[in-house]
Amino acid sequence: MRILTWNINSVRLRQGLVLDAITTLKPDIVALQETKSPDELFPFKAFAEAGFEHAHIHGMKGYNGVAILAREKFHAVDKWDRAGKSDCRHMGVEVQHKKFKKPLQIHNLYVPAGGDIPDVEANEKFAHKLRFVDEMSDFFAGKYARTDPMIVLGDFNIAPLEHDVWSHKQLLDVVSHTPIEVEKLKGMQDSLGWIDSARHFIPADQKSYTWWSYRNKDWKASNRGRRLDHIWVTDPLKAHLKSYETLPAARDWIQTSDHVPVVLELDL
DNA sequence: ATGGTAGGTACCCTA
Repeated sequence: MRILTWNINSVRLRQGLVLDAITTLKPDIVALQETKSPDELFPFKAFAEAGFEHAHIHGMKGYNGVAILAREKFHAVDKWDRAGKSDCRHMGVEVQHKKFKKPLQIHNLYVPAGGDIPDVEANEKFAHKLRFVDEMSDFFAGKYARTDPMIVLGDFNIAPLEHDVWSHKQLLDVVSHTPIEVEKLKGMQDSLGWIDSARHFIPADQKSYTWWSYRNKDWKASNRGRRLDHIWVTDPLKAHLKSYETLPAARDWIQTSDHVPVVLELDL
């Protein structure tokens, strides 16, 4: 089973690039963030024609939005409001698999970016981001057990480890890598003992990124990346982890996203 | 220290 996550920053503008990523990476399940499309305008027909006939979509006009597409039928569990807003940032589905008694839970998250100022007093968007992550910790701990087969993935907008950013020292005060965010994300990780699949395969002392800003003249030359996108799994899936890959080549595609596709393969 | 780019929408917001 191959599962892809990609913040595509407008699904209507970049539906062709999503199809290209599908062709290259051959996923069975696709999770998208920042679709920026109301549900009635979501281009699900294009995906159905590419073999992704099953969809759970949760979008709004202009901002945010998440979606899960799959080749096989699944059960759409829910879409949740988070941190006091109805802004389309969290959905869950479940997939039946013969290896597990309980269905495999897949949660797709688009954590708020949090604005520019890393101060909860001065910046309500930063406070909202921290509340959102805290709420996710409570949600997972309250609703599920560590023995449940689960995946949580998406754009978490936090790069937790030193080598998840191009310069740990220079980014300590930059929203996405501040100690308070890293601590909150650690809390979410502890909620169910989530395993960070990227770091299962890539040693912690090795740089690994999923995002490069649009504001760099030459993203590849400067290589000021951050690892903002994640795929975490619970313990029952640990023995089934097969490979992890990103597609940095997609960062050079014409009119592309500032995030790149991330794929986890499970031996399922 | 600053400003750089992108998308959606409606003349500004968010990232």
